[in-house]
Amino acid sequence: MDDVTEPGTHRGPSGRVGFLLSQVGALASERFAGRLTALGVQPGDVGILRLITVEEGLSQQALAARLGVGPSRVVALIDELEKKGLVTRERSTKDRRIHELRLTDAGEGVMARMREIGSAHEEEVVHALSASERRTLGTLLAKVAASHRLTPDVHPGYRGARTGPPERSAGA
Amino acid sequence: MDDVTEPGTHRGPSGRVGFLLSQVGALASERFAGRLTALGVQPGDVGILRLITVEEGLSQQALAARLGVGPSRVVALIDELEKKGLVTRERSTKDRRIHELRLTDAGEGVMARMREIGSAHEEEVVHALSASERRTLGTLLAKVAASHRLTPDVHPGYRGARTGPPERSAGA
DNA sequence: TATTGTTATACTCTATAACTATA
DNA sequence: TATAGTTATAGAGTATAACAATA
Repeated sequence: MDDVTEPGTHRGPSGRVGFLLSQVGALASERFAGRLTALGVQPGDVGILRLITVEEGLSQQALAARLGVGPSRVVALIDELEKKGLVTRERSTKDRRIHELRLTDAGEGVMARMREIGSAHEEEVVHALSASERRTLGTLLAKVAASHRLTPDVHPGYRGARTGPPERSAGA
Repeated sequence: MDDVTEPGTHRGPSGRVGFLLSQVGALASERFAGRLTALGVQPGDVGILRLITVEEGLSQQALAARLGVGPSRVVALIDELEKKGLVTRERSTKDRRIHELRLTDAGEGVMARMREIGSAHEEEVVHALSASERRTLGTLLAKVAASHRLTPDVHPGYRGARTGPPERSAGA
């Protein structure tokens, strides 16, 4: 989320749903990012690790295409994850230009712990809601997500809308 | 919100609410930012203009404190808004060190059009929901927001959690 | 000649620290 | 001397373009 500051006195629960979504969504993202630091990874790394999990042995070019970034960016990204011991680069025997990317055991471990973190995060964010309210919220959000063609796994991020800094709204 | 990539196959509407919130929240933010470009302002500018509206004549130092950024940052921010003709700097007659910030007529106009944009944005985001569903969603989100002490007007942004780039999840 | 990964370069955004003018 | 605003400097992050190895 490039997060966005939307003005809005939410005058009753009917209006201002857009602002609330943005506001609460930002909170959820922020808290999740906070939990990730315990694993030593950044939000964006999650997507990278997951892509490597799903498409084991993919090339850096392929990863760059999936991420929508340039190949040189992937070099730095993988450098970092490799230094942390989470992924490996391996020369392909079929095409020696290619580096095949794979998760190490440590990388798999991070992915596993990430799932646990997800559960704890879930509980933290919606702790104020009853089980039935959570179901309702999930259903409505899924409906909104589907209407905008958001796929279940992929986070939109800001691509395309990034013209300025993420956020500089009031802090008090 | 710096948006965050959370993994998650949402297996039924009960789990994955955290991810959905982050995902849909990011979408709402992104779309809102897109609409703002028509006004020639950036997401963060909204908070600045609103602060100047509420506290007319405030100093740049005061604004910096509210935004949680350094004074030098405010210089650049106001430079831009002044160049666009939305705000003015005026030497205080009481303390000539201070620049009092005020909105121009054009600035007021932008704020007004921002409210219209907010309505259109609202309609776009939740167009898939019925009026009653929108109310329910609003109620639940307000409950979650309140449980985390989110104030009705202020967008959290990422302050504090910003350790890395905003987002680099998969794009397909 | 085209493609993969890398390195080099430049540009943007931001924070910190000097500087000036007022107090 | 302390404070408001400004400017200067340096750092991080990212994108584009040049480069070496391989096809």
